[in-house]
Amino acid sequence: MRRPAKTPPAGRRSAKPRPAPAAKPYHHGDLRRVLIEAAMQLVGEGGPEAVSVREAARRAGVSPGAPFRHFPSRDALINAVAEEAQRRFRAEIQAALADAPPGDPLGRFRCLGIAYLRWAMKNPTHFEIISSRRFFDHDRSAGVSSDNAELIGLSERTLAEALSAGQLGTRDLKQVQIAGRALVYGFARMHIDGHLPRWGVGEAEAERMAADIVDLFIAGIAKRSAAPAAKV
Amino acid sequence: MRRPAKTPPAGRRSAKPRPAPAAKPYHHGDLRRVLIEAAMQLVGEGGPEAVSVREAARRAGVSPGAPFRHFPSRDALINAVAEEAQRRFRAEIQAALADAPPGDPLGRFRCLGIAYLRWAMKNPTHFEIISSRRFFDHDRSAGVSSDNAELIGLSERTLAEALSAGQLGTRDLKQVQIAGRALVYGFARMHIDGHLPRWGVGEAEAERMAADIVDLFIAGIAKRSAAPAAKV
DNA sequence: CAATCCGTGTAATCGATGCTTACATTCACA
DNA sequence: TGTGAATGTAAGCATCGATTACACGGATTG
Repeated sequence: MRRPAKTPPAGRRSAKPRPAPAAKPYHHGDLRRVLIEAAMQLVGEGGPEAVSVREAARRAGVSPGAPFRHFPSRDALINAVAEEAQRRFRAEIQAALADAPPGDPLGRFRCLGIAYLRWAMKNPTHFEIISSRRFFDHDRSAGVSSDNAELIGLSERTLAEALSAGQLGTRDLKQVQIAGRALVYGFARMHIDGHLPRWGVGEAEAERMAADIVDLFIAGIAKRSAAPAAKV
Repeated sequence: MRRPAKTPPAGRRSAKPRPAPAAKPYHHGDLRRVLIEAAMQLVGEGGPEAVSVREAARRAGVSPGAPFRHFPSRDALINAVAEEAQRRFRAEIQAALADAPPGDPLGRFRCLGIAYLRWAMKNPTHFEIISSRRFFDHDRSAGVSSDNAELIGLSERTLAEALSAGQLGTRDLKQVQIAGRALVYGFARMHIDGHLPRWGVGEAEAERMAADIVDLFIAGIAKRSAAPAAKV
């Protein structure tokens, strides 16, 4: 395990120490932050399991043992990466929903799905790290857990509004909720796991297909007689 | 990485050598088979990344280098496990479809989804190994690839029959195809990745919920006026 | 029947990793 | 100004995957 890395003694000194930009100071300055960034970069390059404490230390220009002053274990480092990723994910979803039209709850629910898929497909490795519990335990991280709960709540509220507005053709919100989540999570993972080409969906069409299946789902749960959710 | 294992010199000799059941023979007899079985067991215990060549060798009662006579790399061993898992998966899906009523293609499509989820939830770690391409490359394994293609074809044909029979409310089979796959794949992964509790679905209700969301999806794509797919 | 060949297993070794411990350095506060 | 806590270094342990040289022995031949 753990790839060789190919970047042993390259670019260190990336402007962190406040005092003098001269010879390498004994103390790094903001090692924790830099380690997280290096680890996020590693995740982006080779997925969660490509994260190695030594490599992160190497990229930070620091000895192999140094990271353990900031993270008790490799898992803790990965956890920090996950928290950062989850924070960005939640921020983007919420921003997208803020842009959605206030009326038409079902249309907002749709926007939620689209925004979810857009971020997941644009940040596949980071999406994976916050999804697959193999790399860290959601419930052990207050940050990730609460961010996630917030997104779940957002989805639940939006769907409840759609029901109140008479836009749904079913009353079992929990089923719709889970099915919707399974749909977007499944498509995101199909993209990440490289299944889409096997289903005849090329990289170029992926985003379009993502929107299409969300629309298909929305149409499936919408009240038949009601006006269809606006396609934004 | 790689867990300690805790089973160093325990039960070796598990009845493989043909000649004499006496003292351990120099040659194992059927090491390749036993290694795959040990690796499958490891996958079942701790997921794909819990597979270690040394541990498999240990369980087979053989030296750490021996497995490399049969598998050029750890990945090749995992690949063999994946092929075996995919074979079983395909067999079970096909068996389930064979039991489904011949008429009512949409009902058969539903059975496909149910059988898919049943196997995935019963064999989470093996499902993961054949799904997530992080552990091996589908397209590099003829066995896995062809088994998978067969399942995709099965799904496509069934859905096309449903369209011919006038059971569908849409004509874009590809969208329905992908959405259906995303739905079941997503739910299976939610189960594997431990998301369901966060969505208020306990272990006991998981199988029921799986069936419910498949039904919800089927209802969503079915022709409105048509008779609903039989709930088997 | 005997000699040899080659598939298969062993032993030793390499470099990578996560993690720990003992020591060194420097920052910040009294 | 001094001193303690924070933070980095050096060295070392265990595990792992993978390679290499060697040992065994069943099967094929002459």
